[in-house]
Amino acid sequence: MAHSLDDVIDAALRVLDSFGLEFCSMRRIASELKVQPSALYHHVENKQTLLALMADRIIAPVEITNDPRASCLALREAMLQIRDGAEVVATARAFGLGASDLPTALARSVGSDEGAQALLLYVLGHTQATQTHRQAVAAGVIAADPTPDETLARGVDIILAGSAALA
Amino acid sequence: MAHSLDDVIDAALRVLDSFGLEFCSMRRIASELKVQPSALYHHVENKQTLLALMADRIIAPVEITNDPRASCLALREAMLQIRDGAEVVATARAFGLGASDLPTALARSVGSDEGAQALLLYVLGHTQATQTHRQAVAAGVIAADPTPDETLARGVDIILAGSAALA
DNA sequence: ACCTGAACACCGTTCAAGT
DNA sequence: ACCTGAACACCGTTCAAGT
Repeated sequence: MAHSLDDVIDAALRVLDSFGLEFCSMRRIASELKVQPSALYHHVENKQTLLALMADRIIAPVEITNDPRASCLALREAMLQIRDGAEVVATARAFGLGASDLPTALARSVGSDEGAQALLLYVLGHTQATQTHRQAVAAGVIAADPTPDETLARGVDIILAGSAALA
Repeated sequence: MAHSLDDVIDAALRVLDSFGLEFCSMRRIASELKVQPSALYHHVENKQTLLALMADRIIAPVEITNDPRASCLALREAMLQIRDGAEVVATARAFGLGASDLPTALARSVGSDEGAQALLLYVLGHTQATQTHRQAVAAGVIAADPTPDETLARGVDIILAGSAALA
C-alpha cells in the first residue's frame, strides 16, 4: 500500500529512536518502510526538510503558556522522549527551519527577545548535554552522575531573573 | 616532506574556511595536503578528534579574564574568524571533546555553574545564528538585516544580571 | 500518485605493504 | 615515522521508467 508523508516522518522517528541521529540515513528510513531510497523523494525534498519535519513533530506536544518556566520544562520533556531529540531540534533551528513560532511565543511571555533566545538556547543545549551524557552512561563509557540533571530549572530561573531585572 | 599533526589541523581549517563544515571531509583535507586519505589516520584517530582539535585551535586566542562580558565577546570574535567556526566549537563541545577548560574558567568569573553554562550556550548559539544568517545573505537567499547583530551583549548582560541576583 | 532500478559522485575507515 | 593502494561498507540525490 502507498505511503504518505506522515508515514515517512513516523518511520524516520522510529529509526532515530532505535539507532540515533548518526545512523538515521535516508536509506535506513527507506528500508524501514520497505521501499527504495529514491521513493522518499516523492514525499520530501531532501534530508534537511525531513529533519525539520521531525523536529516539529518532536516539539508538537509542548504548549507555550504564560509561564515560561513551565514551557521550558515541557520543551525539555518532549525532547527527552526520543533519542537525540534535542540535537535534531537544535540543528533544525540552527538552519532556520521548523519550530519558528516557538521562540516568538516564548518572547511574548518573557518580555525581551534576547531573554527568550537565551532561554531557548539554554534549554536546547542543556538537554542535548543530558542526552549525550545518558548515552555515554548507557554505553558504559562513563559512570552515572551522582547529582541528577535538574540543574535546568536553576539556569532558567537565572535567565528569567535577568530578563526581569533589565526589562 | 613528511607532515605533522599541526599540518593536518592547518589544512583542515583551510578546507573549513573555504568550503564550510558540510564539505570538510577527510578526503578533501587529504587532497589539500596532496596525500592519500588513509595517511590522515597516522596523525589522528578519527574525524571527531580532528574536529575537537580544530575547535581548540579556533578558540585558542580567547582569554578568559575576570570580566565575563569581555570574555564572551572575545569568544564570539574568535569563532567569527573562520567559516562555521561556532558550529565546529558547538559540536565538539556537545560531544564532550575539547574546550573543556573554557566553561570552568567562565564559571569562576561568573559565580554559578549554571550561569556559566547558560552564558556559554548563549554565545555559541547566538554566534552560530550569526554565521548561518551571514551565509544566507552571502548566498542571496535572504536580504541583509537592517539591525546589526550586536544583540549578543544584551543577552550576556541579562544572564549576568540573573546570575548576580540569584547568587 | 507512488514507486523501482540503476546510476553518479561522494563518504569514513582499515589494512597490508612500501620507504 | 609516514605514506600508498586498494578495498569495504556505506552515503544523498537524480532520473528514466514502470503501475
